[in-house]
Amino acid sequence: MATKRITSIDVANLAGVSVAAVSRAFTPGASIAPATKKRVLEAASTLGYQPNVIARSLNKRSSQLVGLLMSGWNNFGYVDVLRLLSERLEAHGYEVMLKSVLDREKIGEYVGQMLQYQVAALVVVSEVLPAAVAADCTLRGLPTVLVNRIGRGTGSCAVSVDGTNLGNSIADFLIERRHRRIALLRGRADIDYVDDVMNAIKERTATSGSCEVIADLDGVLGYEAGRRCISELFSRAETPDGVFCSYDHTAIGVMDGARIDLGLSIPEDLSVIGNGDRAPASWGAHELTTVGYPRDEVVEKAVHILLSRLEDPDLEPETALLKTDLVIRASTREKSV
Amino acid sequence: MATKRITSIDVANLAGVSVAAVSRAFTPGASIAPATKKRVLEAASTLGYQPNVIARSLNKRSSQLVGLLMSGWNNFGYVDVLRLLSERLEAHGYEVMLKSVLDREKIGEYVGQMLQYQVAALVVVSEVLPAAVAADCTLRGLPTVLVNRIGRGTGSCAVSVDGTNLGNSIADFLIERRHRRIALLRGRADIDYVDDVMNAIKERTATSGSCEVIADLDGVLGYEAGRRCISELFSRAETPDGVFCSYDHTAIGVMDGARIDLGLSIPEDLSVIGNGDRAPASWGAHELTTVGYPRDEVVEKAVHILLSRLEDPDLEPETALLKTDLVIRASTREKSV
DNA sequence: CTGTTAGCGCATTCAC
DNA sequence: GTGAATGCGCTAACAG
Repeated sequence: MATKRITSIDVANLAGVSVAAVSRAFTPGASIAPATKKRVLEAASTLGYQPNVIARSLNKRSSQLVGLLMSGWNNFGYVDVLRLLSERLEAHGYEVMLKSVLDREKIGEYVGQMLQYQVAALVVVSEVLPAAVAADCTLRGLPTVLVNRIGRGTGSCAVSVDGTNLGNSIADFLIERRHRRIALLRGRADIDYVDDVMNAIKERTATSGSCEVIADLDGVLGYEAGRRCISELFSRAETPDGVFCSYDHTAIGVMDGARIDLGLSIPEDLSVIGNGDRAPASWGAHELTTVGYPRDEVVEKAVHILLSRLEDPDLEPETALLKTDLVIRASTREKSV
Repeated sequence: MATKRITSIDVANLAGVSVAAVSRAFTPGASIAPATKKRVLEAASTLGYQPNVIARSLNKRSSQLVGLLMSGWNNFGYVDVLRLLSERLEAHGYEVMLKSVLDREKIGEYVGQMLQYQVAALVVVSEVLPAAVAADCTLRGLPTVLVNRIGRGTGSCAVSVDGTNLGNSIADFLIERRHRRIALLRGRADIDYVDDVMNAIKERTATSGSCEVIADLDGVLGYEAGRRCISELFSRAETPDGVFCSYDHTAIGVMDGARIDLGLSIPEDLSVIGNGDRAPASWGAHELTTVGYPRDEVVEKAVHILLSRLEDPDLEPETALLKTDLVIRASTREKSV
């Protein structure tokens, strides 16, 4: 037999007050005498009472739930983002409702389901909201923030990395170290900030006079793909002396392919740059030069954007592009000798 | 101005029926004429109506939320478990409410907060519920399943790996390949199934006559720790010829430490076995022999346990210990020559 | 500062 | 098979 659930009525009876008083005792900043508040709280704790958040949400027409739509689980260190996001949100008194994106076409449905739970806000990791869905969210006054995507033109708030700035840094780095033929390897072609990176590299090298991008391949994601790809690149007439990969694991595959399969020396014959600064990048076997991902700032910024819009729903959409730093290790040539 | 929210009343009016009919139209298996159901559904879709799950939860006194308490984010591939768990649960019509364990002492609080949301069930990843909390859950008839922990004596359901079986396999494998002095490296000392593994290795080697465990260290977790640790071990009088690490990254650190810092050959001088079969284990630079983690079966089993208890709350607690397989690569000696 | 009243949106009795 | 009434547990608006 399930123990009878205790409600505010029970607490009110025990404390000898009205249910409203109980409610007030649990509402921060409500006008209630310290004495009665104390009495209510004591009664509550002896009964083991906890307010029913569902009932509260019903008449407040809003919950303390934040919907978190997660994609790109395997890529990158986005799980860190997920963890940090959940931790920060909880610290601010919100709970997270997690949904995985299984089918990109169904993002509208996913959002709809979260809406049924009266979520107070929405975080979308590694995915862009379709324009119609984004518009619906703004209409409902639902604060929304994209993480790791920019979502240009959808009107969503976004937190991502400054791809153009990053691309310029990488290009300068490679040019300065006398590279001449660069290959660009990425997983998918349609990720906005990666586009920015790659375009910046292309433009900056093109104007250098000494260096150019000789290949820009997509569909290359992960160790195996990287390892296969570098062999393919070296079977062409024109071979690269520098490779930038959109993901560390790809870069490590490139390194192993170059060394093990092609017998090349890194960085003498080929410089390799990764992205993400995942754990293996720092390990002794590869010492990969890569791009750090500012997890903490990304999350901090995303949470900040959300909270400020929760307070003032009329704020304009905001896109924050964070700076990243190159972590220079041994997989790239020295500056000069 | 926020658009007026549409409720079952609006739909009822448009369809020319009562709110009860609307409710029935959205309740699977309710007694409603197909014709009226169709009319209601049409009205609902023209209005863009979706039932308010919060209101439903209130009078059903239960939501479709499953609380997911997550720990051990960084270790292992438990994020895969998280992803799969969320995907499977969603497939069965449940939503997941995610909470991170920041402070192990506060697990009771975390559970309490989830309870406020009337969660229908609880999943706890990489953590054990304190006995009092576990008892409270059974009292409330809240199905609970531990993942990656056994939680002996707490009465919770659990899905984990069969540590004793695994330990025996590892011991047999090492003995068969003529290892004599084994070192055991793990992160924390208090994880039940890792205890089982280590104990089994100790016992089995002890009775072999040819092989023994010469070190069992805890606090060794991750690449750096593993790399440091192997040097320390080789500064002792008695050095190991085989190492088992509770985590792949530790094992890779051991390999790099042995090769780079100590100039040893693997597997000639030292065999290394990891655990988890994380991506880097299969890469060319290490080719680590390791233990696969049956993510899919773990999740499948956990979800099954949950769903069956959601149907019949009176089922007895169940513990499922899954078998794991050794993935043999090049970091361990050949059988014989 | 406090109690009373009236819903939040829905699912469930019960009559019909 | 359907509609009218009732209440889930709580907060908000109102008097006092």
